[in-house]
Amino acid sequence: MVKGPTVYDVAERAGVSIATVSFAFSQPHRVRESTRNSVLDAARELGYVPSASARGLAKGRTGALGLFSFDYLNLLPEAAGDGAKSGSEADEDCRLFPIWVDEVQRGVELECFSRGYALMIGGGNKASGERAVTDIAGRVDGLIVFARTIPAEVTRRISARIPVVELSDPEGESSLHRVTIDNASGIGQLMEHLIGFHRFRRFMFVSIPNAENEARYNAYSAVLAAHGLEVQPPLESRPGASAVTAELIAELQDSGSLPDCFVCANDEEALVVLETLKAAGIPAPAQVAVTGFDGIVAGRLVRPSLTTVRQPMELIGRTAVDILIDTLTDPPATPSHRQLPVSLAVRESCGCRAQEN
Amino acid sequence: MVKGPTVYDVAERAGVSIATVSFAFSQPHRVRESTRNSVLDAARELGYVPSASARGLAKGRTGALGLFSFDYLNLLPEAAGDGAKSGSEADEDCRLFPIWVDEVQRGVELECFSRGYALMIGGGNKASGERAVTDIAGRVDGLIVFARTIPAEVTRRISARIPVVELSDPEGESSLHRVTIDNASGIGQLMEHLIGFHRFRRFMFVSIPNAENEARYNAYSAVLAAHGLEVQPPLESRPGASAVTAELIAELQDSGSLPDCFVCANDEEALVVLETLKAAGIPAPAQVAVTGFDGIVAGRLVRPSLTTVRQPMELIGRTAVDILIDTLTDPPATPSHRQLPVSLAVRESCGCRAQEN
DNA sequence: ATTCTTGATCTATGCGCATAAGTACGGGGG
DNA sequence: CCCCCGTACTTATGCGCATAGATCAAGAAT
Repeated sequence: MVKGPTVYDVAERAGVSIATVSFAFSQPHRVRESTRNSVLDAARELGYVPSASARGLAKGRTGALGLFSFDYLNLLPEAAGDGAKSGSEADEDCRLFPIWVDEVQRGVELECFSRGYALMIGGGNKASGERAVTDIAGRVDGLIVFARTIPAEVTRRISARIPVVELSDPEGESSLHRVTIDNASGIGQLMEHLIGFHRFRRFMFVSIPNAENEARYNAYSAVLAAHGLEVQPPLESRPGASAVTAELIAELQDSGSLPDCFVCANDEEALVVLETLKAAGIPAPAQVAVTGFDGIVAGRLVRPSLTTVRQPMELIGRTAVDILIDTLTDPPATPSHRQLPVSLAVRESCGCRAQEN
Repeated sequence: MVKGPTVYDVAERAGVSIATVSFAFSQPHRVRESTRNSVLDAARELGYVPSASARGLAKGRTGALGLFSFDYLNLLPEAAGDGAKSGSEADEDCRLFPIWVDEVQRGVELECFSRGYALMIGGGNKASGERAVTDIAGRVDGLIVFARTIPAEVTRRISARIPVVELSDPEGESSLHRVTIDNASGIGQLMEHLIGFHRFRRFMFVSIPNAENEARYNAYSAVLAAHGLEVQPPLESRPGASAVTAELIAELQDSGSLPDCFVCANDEEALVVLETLKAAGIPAPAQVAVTGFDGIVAGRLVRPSLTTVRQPMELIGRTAVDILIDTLTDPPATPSHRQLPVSLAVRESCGCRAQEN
């Protein structure tokens, strides 16, 4: 706390110049072994800890990558979902299961560490505004952001300075690097199972509107059209407002127009639908099947377990880091876009017996 | 990527000096509004992103806190545990449930963000050595480390430069700030329940040896002694080697000396014991009860659900951050040590019916 | 009218490190 | 014996920002 020792102190103690101290650490081969040892000894004795700020300033690189997460506090209410909390222990406000963001973050962490980069994590919310983002951006050599969490104008500005990877937005800003998943293929596999194996004919898509979900809806529509099946507009649920979903489903039931299967744009919505159906006394999957998309952990623990399309979440994080490091090493002419494959996870909620888990 | 604009560029464009640019951002009141606006406009037009390295160097503070986690890769095999993976989906190597470290980290993240600090996360393993730690240490204003993950000599050195909080080591280096939990009270509550309510008499403590577990064992011994019950040396399980535990338990069974209850030093061990008992055909808790310590998520999802002592994990993380920020604001004369309370979570594995979950 | 005050801005400097360019030295080849 | 060259260091400089202290203008006070 009392102002740590610097290269100057170490140099003086070792009886060499600061350049030699610097070399001793960063380019050992340029210093005779005896000299290097005396420098390292001096450093140890003094408790020298190099300043990353100074190093970053001098080198123009920080050696750290950044991940900008939106403030959990704001996401919690919707993210935790009904199924993720257990009643009496809900007081400890931890997430029972990792959600999408957590698993991706984990991939980012693992890849950063194994590649020798530090990871700077920033959080923000609507209030903290873009300050929070640029703050992180100013600290790192490359930044990973989740789609739709910060204004395009801001990411564009940042990407003029450091490489930015946007995660999972099929229609993202084209100046950014992107990691996306193959929504079309995932929906294709899923629908193939539902139509081909289960012989479902009447479907209802459930989603809140955003680019990702829209891509899924479009793929869904295309498959239905190809099979000559009727395409209805999506049932628009609202995040955190399961009551709305409940009402919509009640209407469907009253009018006798329940589908064979609810195809939900993501697992969280699917869990809400399952919950709602249970509450309404509609047996799932016996009367109505339900599917999700993402592959969050909660989906495999709920009963009936959720048939879904699984994203390689950890890989998404790892890939983002890989793109950044590649870019830093050897800047590509054009932003990279890596689309990762997804896989169908057939579980119970489509009407199949549990095959796994 | 092409070398971002600096204060000099902004100053030139706005027709002011760099000092004014700096003031416009950091001390708005010192700059006339019209000037400030023209500076901010210029900054926006140029896509100016302040360099945290330069700022950190100039101010002597980085505005970031650090958390040093050991490389997950090395912890995974033991940490994930048998119960945390589901067979056929084990290929995706994510953690099904957050473990202790995750929940603490989450607390650290939340507190950092809400207090306006960025969080630098570092990872390392035995191989990367102390370089990884000092690397992080050089980047931040304060550091949080998990007990027993890095050599005391290193933390001591670092703590000469920035405040360091060590998490949960009852016998930690006294020059460091510490956040610990009340092991004695937790064990006390637990044993009170087991002895007073369940009337168990013959106990067996299960643990791998470390300071934390020893503190728990000591508390356990004290309670038994106070009740005039026999105290046996702990059953030493080995991390990751559930076969060893199985063997030890088999021996106990053969010799007819199974206890009324296995008191495990932590939840992970308790899960292994439960698993082992199940495999051996010994009904738990009917014949032998089992308890854990920590309160990890997996413990409440397993059947029988695990009776345990719950640590306030998120709070531990938050408290560590709080200590650091306090210390930075107003350095205390002596390292702070905050001991947090724990609470008994009575579930099924002690023989009680499910009261919750 | 002159001096003091206050606010707004600028000039100059240093933070701690990396590194280009320079210096000193010693040995081998001519 | 001199020159060249490689090795092992050192000197000098700049990275981008914050900030103390200087400057300057425009009232306010005398």
